[in-house]
Amino acid sequence: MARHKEFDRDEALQRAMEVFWSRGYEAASVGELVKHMGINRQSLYDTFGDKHALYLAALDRYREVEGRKLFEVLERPGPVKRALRQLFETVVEHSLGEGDRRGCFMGNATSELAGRCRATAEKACGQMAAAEEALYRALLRGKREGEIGAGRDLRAVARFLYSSLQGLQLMSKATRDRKTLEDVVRVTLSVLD
Amino acid sequence: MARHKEFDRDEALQRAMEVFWSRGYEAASVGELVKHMGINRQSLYDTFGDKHALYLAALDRYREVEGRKLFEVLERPGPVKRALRQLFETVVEHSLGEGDRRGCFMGNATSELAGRCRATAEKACGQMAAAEEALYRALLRGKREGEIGAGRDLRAVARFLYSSLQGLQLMSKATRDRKTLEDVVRVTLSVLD
DNA sequence: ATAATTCTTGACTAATCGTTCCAGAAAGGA
DNA sequence: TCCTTTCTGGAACGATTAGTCAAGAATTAT
Repeated sequence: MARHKEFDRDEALQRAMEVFWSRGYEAASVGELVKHMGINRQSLYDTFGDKHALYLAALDRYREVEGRKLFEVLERPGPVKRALRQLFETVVEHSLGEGDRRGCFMGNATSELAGRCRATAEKACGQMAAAEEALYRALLRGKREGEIGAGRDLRAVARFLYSSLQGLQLMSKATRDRKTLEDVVRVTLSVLD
Repeated sequence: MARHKEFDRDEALQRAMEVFWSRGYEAASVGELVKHMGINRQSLYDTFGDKHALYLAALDRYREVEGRKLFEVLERPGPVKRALRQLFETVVEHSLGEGDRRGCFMGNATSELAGRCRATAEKACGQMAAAEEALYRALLRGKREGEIGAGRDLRAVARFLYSSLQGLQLMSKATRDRKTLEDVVRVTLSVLD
């Protein structure tokens, strides 16, 4: 009956995510998106609706792909404190790398749009809850294995860690001073002792 | 010889700051700025140059006025820990207020522009250094007065506190759940014990 | 082959963007 | 009063924006 799609939807979405990630919502033009996605302008509108819907889809993809990638270190066996240190150091190393400092896409979206776009705020809340949960599970395991003291409010600590991760990524957009970022990480992780 | 300016430059700049603060750089149009500033379009260009220069001037004003306002609690006599708690709780209360959640203007600027605008990154660095210094002075006083243990790297703690403040303000853009924000504050301040 | 469907292409809206220009009103000093 | 300067308002600039339309090429199933 009909012709098939000639491009891979997920791949195009991934490319769109990269544009939104490094440019933000407002500054990313549809022309730019079309170019980087490697698809036709019309295909973009046919497949994703409009710019805003594409942005929300990109946020979903970020959470599913990049979020999972970042937090999976917490699922691996071994000391939880070490895993958390690795998580934070991954962020630092990535920030100090040669690429452009685009921070956390979800954090950027929160900063730019969450205050005036309900859908974005909900995505940000969802990501926050998922990350909090991943951190909480890791902390629970640490408690169970005697690595973390029993008297702690682990829910609060998980929320704190997510907030710190966001603060760190924001700071890494302003400075490339390794010492500064490592100071932040060191003190942050000291709450686990 | 000539006519006087009929508007107050600082007042107009304050208004411009408010627009940029709640809308961001890209989403704030010159028309919107003109309207809220209460001055003529031409006067805006005559007085501030262009939109980007106005934005940078607004960042300067934010640091001088709002930054000073927020951190002055640290200069007041009394226990340093209590002052720090007040600082963080001010942020939480402000976030939970009825107004729109615009977060920290400097944080927003960092997130939106620091990655691709050198001038913005420098302003963000400057603000960061100033805040770090204010926090560091407070911590030093706490140490001198025996409130804070002697073995701590206070420079690192000051950096950590600024990062946490930014993380907190970002989270407050996504959620209005008081418990979540207070969890973050409580754990953050626990590093001082 | 034929018909149905989709992809591709580029031109095309209508609106908005930041910015500039211009003419007239207002206000100060001489 | 007269000259100079600035403020004001609106019109206009060219560029860019998000989004649409239409026509032809390509690919499928019948």
